[in-house]
Amino acid sequence: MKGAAGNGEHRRGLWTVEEDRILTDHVRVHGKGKWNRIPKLTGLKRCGKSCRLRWVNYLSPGVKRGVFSEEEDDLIIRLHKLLGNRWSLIAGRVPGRTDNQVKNHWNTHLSKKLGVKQRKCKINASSSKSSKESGANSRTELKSNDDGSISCRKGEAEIHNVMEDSSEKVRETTSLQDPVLIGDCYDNFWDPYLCAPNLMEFLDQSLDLFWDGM
DNA sequence: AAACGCTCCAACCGCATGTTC
DNA sequence: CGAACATGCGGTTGGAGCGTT
Repeated sequence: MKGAAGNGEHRRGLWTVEEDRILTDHVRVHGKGKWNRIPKLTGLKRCGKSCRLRWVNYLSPGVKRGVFSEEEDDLIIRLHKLLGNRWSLIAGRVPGRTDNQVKNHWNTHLSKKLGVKQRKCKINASSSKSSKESGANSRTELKSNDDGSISCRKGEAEIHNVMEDSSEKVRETTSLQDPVLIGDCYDNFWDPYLCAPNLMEFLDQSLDLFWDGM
C-alpha cells in the first residue's frame, strides 16, 4: 500500500477479520459518525477516515457484493454519460453499490467496453477540479436508510438539474442539425434515448422499472 | 516449478465542504 | 467571524491473485 511506512500510530493495508468485527460491533452499538473517535474507543489502530471508508465500502449491510448485472452496467453507463465522474451521484442511483465500487467497475470494465478515452469531458464536470470549482452544488448528501438503502437528497436534486440541462442542450442541438454528444469522451457510443426531448422522463421511468425489478 | 506480466479492487491521499465551538 | 475538527469526494496506488510463458 501507498506510504506503507505510516506514522506508527495507524495500521494500513487490508483489514483483518478481527478489525472488521471490532468496527462492526462499534457501529452496531454507537451508530455511524464520529469516526475519529473510533480508534480511541475501540483500540483499533486505524485512522477515522479508514474506519469510515471500510464501513461504507464493505461492512455496511446495504452494500451489495458480487458482479455487476447487465442492468446495473446499463444504468451506470447512462448516468455516467449525464454526470461524468461524479461517482457518489451515480452510486446514489445504483442500489447497494458504493461510489468506490462504481468507480472501480467503470475504470476496469465499462470504460474499456465503451472505448471511452481517458480525457476530460466538456460539460460533465468530470474532473475533480471542475467539480470542486462548482462549489457546494457539487456535493452530495448520502444517507443510509434504515432498510439499508441509500438515498441522496442533494444528489437527487442535482441529477434533476443536470438532466434538465442536458435535455435543454439536446433540444437546442437537435433543433439545429445533427445531434451532439453530451460529453466528448464517448466515441462510437450514441444513445438515442438520452437525446430524446423527454430525456428525464425516460430515465426516471427506466430507473423506476429497474428498481421495481430488484 | 519459477518468473513474469496483467487485471482487479481495496485502501490511501489530498482537498473541499460542512459543522462545531 | 474564524479556527479547528469532521466528513465526503474523486483520483490514484499497490498488492493479491491469476494466467501465460
